[in-house]
Formats: sequence, C-alpha cells, structure tokens
Amino acid sequence: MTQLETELPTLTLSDGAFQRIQTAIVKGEIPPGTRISEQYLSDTFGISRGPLREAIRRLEGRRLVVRIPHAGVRVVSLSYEELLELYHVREALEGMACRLAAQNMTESEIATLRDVLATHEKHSGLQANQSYYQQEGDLDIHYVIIRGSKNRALSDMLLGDLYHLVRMYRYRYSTTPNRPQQALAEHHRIIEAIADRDGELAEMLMRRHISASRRNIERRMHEQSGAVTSPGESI
Amino acid sequence: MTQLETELPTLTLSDGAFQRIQTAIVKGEIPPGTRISEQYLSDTFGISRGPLREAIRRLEGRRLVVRIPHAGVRVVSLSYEELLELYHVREALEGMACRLAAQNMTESEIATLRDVLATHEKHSGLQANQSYYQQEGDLDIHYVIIRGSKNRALSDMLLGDLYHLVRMYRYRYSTTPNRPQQALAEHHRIIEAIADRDGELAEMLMRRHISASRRNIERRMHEQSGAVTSPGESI
DNA sequence: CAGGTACAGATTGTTGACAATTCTATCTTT
DNA sequence: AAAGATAGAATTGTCAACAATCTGTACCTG
Repeated sequence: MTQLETELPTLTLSDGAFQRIQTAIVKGEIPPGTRISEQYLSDTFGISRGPLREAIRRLEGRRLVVRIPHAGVRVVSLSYEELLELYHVREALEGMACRLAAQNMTESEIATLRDVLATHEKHSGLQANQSYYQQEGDLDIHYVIIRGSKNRALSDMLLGDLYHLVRMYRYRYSTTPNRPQQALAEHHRIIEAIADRDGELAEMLMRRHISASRRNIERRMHEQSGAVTSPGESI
Repeated sequence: MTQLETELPTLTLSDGAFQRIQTAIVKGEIPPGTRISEQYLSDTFGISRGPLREAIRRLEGRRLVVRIPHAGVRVVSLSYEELLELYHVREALEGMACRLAAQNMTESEIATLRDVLATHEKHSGLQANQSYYQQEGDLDIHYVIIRGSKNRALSDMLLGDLYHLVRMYRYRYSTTPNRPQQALAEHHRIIEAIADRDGELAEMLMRRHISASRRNIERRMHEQSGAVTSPGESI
C-alpha cells in the first residue's frame, strides 16, 4: 500500500532509463554538476534518443537535473545555501513524520525500530565515525520512522527526492568526531517518545536532532569556508 | 532571486506545452482523473508528438499526471485520504515558512502583508462574493508569507506543486459559513506575530490555522460522506 | 597583441513513419 | 440472452533522419 518505486520489470525503455539514471545520480555515481550527453547515454543503454529524452524530462520534473535549452542538461548541484535550505525543509517534514509515526506506528514496527537502534549501538562501539551515517534503507532509523508515518505524500517527498539528495552531500560536511555519539543518544530519545505515543515530544526531538546537524554543517562550513560548487565534468 | 516560473518566451515547443498543460491542470480546466490523449493535444497545440510526450513526462515527474504503460496518462486524482495527507504536509511546510518569514521578511514586506489583510477585511465586510475573496485572499496572504521565508526549496515545493493541487480540491469541500471570518482573525494574529519577529509563535499559529481547515474538511466530509473519486472523462 | 567574426563540428530540438500493445465491438457458442 | 473469444481500430512506444542552435577554433582587423 505504501510501496515506493515498485515495479521491478521494466515495461518501457523510457522507464528503465529513468530508473537507472536516477539511481546513478542519487547514489553519486554521476557526480553533481556533471553534464550528461544524450548521445552517450543512448549509446550506453542501447536505446534511441527518443525514450532517453523522455526519461531525462522526467528527471527534470523531479528537479534532479537542470536543462538549459539547446545547451544540454546537468545533474543538479547544490550550493552551500541550498543544502541548508533543504535541511530546513527536512526539519519541518521529518518533524511531522515523527509526530504521525508516534500516532500511527504499530507495536511491532516500534519493536523493529528498537532493534535497529540496538544494532547501531553495537557497531558504534567498534567504528563510531563514518559507519553510523552510512546505513541505508531499512537500516536507517529515519527511513523507518518516515515510513511509519503512514502518510504517502510525506514519505514520497522525503524518501524520493530529499532523502537521497541530502545523503549525497552529507559526507562532505559531516564527521565532527563526537557527533555520531550525540546523534545516537538523540535517536534513542526520539524512539522512546514514539513508544510513549507522545507525538508532540517526538516531533520536537526530531526537529532538534535535524536542526543540530544543520548547525553542525554551518559551523563546519564557516571554519573551512572553501568553495562548494564544483565546476562540473562532462559525460 | 526567488523568482518562480520565470521565462515568458517559449524557447522550445516542449517547454511551451509543459507550461500550458500544467496551468490547465492546476486551474482545473482539465478536471482530475481526465485521460489525456497524445493525439488530441498534439493536434490542439499544433506540435508533433515528440515534444508533447516530453512535456507529459515532465508532468509525470512532478506527479501531476499518472502514466500507465501502453494505456495512457490521466490527470492525478486525489482521494479523500490523499487530500488530508497533503494538508499534513502543508501544515509542516507552511509552519516552517512562517517561522522563517518572521526571521527574514523586510519591514516593507511586512507592510505589504498588512495592506493585503486590510483589503480583505474591507471586502469581507461587504459580504459579496465571499467565497471568492476568501479563497484568493487566503492564497495571497499565504503566498506572500511563503515568499517571505526566503527559502527557495521551500517556496518551490509549496508554490509549485502542493499549492495548486490543494486549491483544485478546495471548492469541493467548501468551507462552513463562518469559517472565513475565523480565518481572517487567524491571519491577523499570524501577521502580528511575524511583525513581532516571533518565529515560534508565528509557526504555531500558522499550523493551527491549517490544521483547523483540515479538520473542517474532515468534519464536512464525514457529514456527506459521498463518493470522492471521480471516474474520469477523456480528452 | 587584443578583440571581434566567421566557419566547422558537435549537440540538441523536431518530425513523420513504423512497431507493439491495448481497447472496443462484433461474432460465436452454450 | 449472457459470456467468452476474436479481429479490427485506436493509441502508445520506438526509431532514424532532418533542422535549428550552440560551442570552440582559427582567422581577420584595428
């Protein structure tokens, strides 16, 4: 019912190309700012330019690529300010997701949430720094909570567009040494609030959690204040 | 800087078709659930099916139409539950927009806001065309506040996708008679909070405002509890 | 030597034809 | 008469060729 990106069997060439390019972008295989050539992609996928262009238009509608008429398309490249803007959006949306999750998650789903956290706590003892942020999909606590909101529109926005975009950029500005431990503690409190069915508290905690990592990035950025916008290669 | 839907001159046929179809959908000229034929549209616009299909794909990326392979595309049709989901998203997003607006709007922008509200109060006194002014006025004030957040990502989401979708459906669950007066009072308090630069209060008031109209729809819906999903004509 | 200009190559935009699939209406069968 | 099968029509999916536009380079001019 709340499935996302369902059909595995590629029904049309355009749909197949859309999914392949999308995952390539959000997984970082095609770096932000890269100019993508229609000829190259159509040769690579072994399809003609027609369906390929349709796939690219779909990505354009999703704001994952930007097209300049007669000049070509580039993979979207977030500036420092735009990344921060996205964190504000995330704060609002995931806060709401958390409130709804406290209201709508089943007991067994909450149990799953606790299991995920326990797994994280084990791993954090070994290799705290990067590994914690690198969990994916169902292992990610945020992912489970968002799905637990049972709000399709909210899930689609958060998981479809924002989630991967933010993930793409997270590694660049992350890894303040003690932040993962902090995040773990915050996750723990959030889950407890959800288990208590206290939506208001759960929302507040999640917002603080995201707000904290945004400020972390801001601070980090002020320190180095290096160039952010990559020039962009070409494919 | 924060412009939206900029270019008036149609540079490519596909872009032109995209904009024309999009406005036709969000303005309700093409009702939700309508099946749209490629042949018909390409004849109407006087362009070939190639660029037209690209335009439709872009709309698909924006979730304004749904495509079933080999069967055709239909204008998206929201169920009662989906509309309610959208209101939750709006509550979160516009709440945040309001908080940021209190922080980032200039004094002159706030003055504009007060002017808009004053205009609405005059017209509401006349009681003429109340639903029209209520709707448009409501939209106007929300519009100005959202833009005032100075957050591009937030504005694009709220103004680009959500806003018109919600607006499309609003007339169906028309508001109860005294709701406009209530809304006016709520708008007044929100603007005062923004003028006081009290972001926290502004957010809370906006969330209550949207939450109230959502509950209003819920109540309205329970009363009549009629069928919502229209079968869908064809073009 | 700087700056603009014309040309060539490459890339994107558009078109019409053809192939594949689905929908519809008629016909057959029980 | 109702249900299913079948053939035709209509619609969508794909392709390759052609036209329009941009980019980079070499050349000319002051």
